[in-house]
Amino acid sequence: MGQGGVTIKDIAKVVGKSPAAVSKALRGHQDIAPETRRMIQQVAQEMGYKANVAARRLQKQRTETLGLVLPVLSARQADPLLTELLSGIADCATTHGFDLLVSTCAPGPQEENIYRRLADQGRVDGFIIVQPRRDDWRIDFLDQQKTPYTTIGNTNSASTLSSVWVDINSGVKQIIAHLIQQGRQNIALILPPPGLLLAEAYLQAFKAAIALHPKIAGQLSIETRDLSQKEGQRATLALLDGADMPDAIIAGHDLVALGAMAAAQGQGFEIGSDIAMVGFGDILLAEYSQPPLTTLHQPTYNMGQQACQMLLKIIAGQTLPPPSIVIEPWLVIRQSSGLDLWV
Amino acid sequence: MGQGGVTIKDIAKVVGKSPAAVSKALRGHQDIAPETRRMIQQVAQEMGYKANVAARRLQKQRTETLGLVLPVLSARQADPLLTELLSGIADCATTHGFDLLVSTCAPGPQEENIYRRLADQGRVDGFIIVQPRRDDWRIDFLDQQKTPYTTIGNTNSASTLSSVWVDINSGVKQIIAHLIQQGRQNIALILPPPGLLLAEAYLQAFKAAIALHPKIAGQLSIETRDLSQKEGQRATLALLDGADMPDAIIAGHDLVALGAMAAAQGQGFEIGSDIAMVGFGDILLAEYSQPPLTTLHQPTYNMGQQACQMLLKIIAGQTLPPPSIVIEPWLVIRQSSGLDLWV
DNA sequence: GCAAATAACTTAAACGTTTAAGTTATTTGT
DNA sequence: ACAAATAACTTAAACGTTTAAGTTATTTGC
Repeated sequence: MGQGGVTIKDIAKVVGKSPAAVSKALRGHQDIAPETRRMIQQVAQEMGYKANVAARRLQKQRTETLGLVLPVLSARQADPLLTELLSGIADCATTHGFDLLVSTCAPGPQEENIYRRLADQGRVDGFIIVQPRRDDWRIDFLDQQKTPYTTIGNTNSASTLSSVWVDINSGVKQIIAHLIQQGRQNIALILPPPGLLLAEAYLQAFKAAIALHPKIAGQLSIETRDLSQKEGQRATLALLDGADMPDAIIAGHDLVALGAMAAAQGQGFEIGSDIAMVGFGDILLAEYSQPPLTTLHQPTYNMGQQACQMLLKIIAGQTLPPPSIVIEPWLVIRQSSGLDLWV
Repeated sequence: MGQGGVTIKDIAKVVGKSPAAVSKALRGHQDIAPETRRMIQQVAQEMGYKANVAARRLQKQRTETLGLVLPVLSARQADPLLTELLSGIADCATTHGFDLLVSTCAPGPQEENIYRRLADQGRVDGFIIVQPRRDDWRIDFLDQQKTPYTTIGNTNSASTLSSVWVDINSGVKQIIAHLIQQGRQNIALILPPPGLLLAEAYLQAFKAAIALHPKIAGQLSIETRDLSQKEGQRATLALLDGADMPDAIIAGHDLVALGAMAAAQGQGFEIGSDIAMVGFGDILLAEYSQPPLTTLHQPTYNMGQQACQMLLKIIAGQTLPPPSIVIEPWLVIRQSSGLDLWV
């Protein structure tokens, strides 16, 4: 606390005007003579005036604060993509004078308390929802409370006013085209947990892309319980165990892919030659894995910014943003899918 | 917002008491008859009353909000330890009814605006400072503003009321003992950036630990510019290039160690036999690297919680917490330091 | 039986802004 | 020259709590 901060009244006394005049001058109202305004602003500056946000919020019935509840499964399981999103959102919020309230919570009943606390008690003006889920109660809840929100990731809810999501269809098409070009014949898919809508998008995109290439096998798919290396390992061991072993594996997340690589390597397979591996997200680690991971790049930081901007527009209630922004991902080809064979 | 929320006045009208009585009843003041209190609480519940936090904050001159500015160098460069800390802090804050305001900013002049904004304008009651630095202006600033704070990581400032930090001395001693036991003779150190106090602690601990073993060489040390894989790579290439090549490398962060492993492997060295590698932090990825990384484990989540608790105590102004909590790290031995040679 | 203490409230001010609705004094239009 | 318009303010209420300082009515102490 600035401790016993300077208030508008103090300034009013000093300049010999009413508090209302000071308030207006400080926010550049045209109701105040230019010279008066300048004078007041200067005095405020000299006195070290800082607006009390609690008072402003009470009066304006606006918090200028956004809420972000990060879906972390366990504290140690850190998703670099979420961190990058957080950066994008936080920076955008700061730029626009908004604060960002962050909580972490595993998906589940606990979550509801957090959302209620933030929404009901007027702690935030709106939310950014990440990793939209099938039958997402968060969306129903916020709809019902009439609390603005934006989602990062596609939703199937008609009520969602705005969202930012990557074109999974296009991405998977790029992956499949690349793998086929590398001579891969039997492509397997490690899906995100079925609770995430991303899983649906992935599976559909995969089926559609495979259907275009009749000679390619693509029946194998397996779900994970979360987006972790451990699950990537588990899924991969299951895939490699089967009768018709895939010669390429697409994972729904880079961390899953890293786990998958570790598992395959543990079984004595050479990644890139024996089996190709492709991830999703292009986290920084993908570049430093052994071998470096081929993956679908998404401009995560940017997506966070865009989602934040859309939410701010909804809150401001001015022009409604476009209902959704679709991001085109691009494939970053590295050794895990056999780049060195061609260089 | 709950939109046109129920206020204390509304409840007062319904129950036929004064707003003051309702306020007291809701917070369990003993100034109110037990039956009245119960009745008021029930009515409040039925009417769906939610306290307006802006009003409460204005009145109490307290925000019940903590500030955390994450030092991210670039958005893509995500430190899993910071994420884990965030979880610990956020969960602790939520448990105690506090909100957590998060910003991200690269260390530098920009940072000051953020701190000023949060502290001056009364957006937060206190801060958690991570990665304390040499001549840390953040600490000077908060001291001067009389804003409470807690640091995670040791500081050399006498004014710091409380901090949580790991005993680097003990940790490095454990590492050195282990490496010597593995027959390592020439141990090199990759230091965190010199701006971080952690770097000093590391270097001192290293010198002290090496001094105990006269036959062991430990003159090599090199600084990084940040805690990234890339810098680990760069530093390692420099170390391997020299005349007396080390047979063990200790890195100041697991990410740095992962980069170091990649670099050494790229030069054709076998990690664990040709050269031992040890990291710091025990991020989840350390377990999944090839080979798995020996590293110093610190209870990061817990440290976040403890720091948060201390800060809350300082803010509450009750009993002052102990000036600092020292955490004992422990060595997790994996293949990167040659575990398999002994199994 | 009467003063003093207590229980259970109420009143009113305060926290620091913002803003709708006045109030002057000056300028403009004719 | 006089009404109407405008510029530059001021007043006062409001946002929703909390709390110090009253105010009763009842209980306690002696």
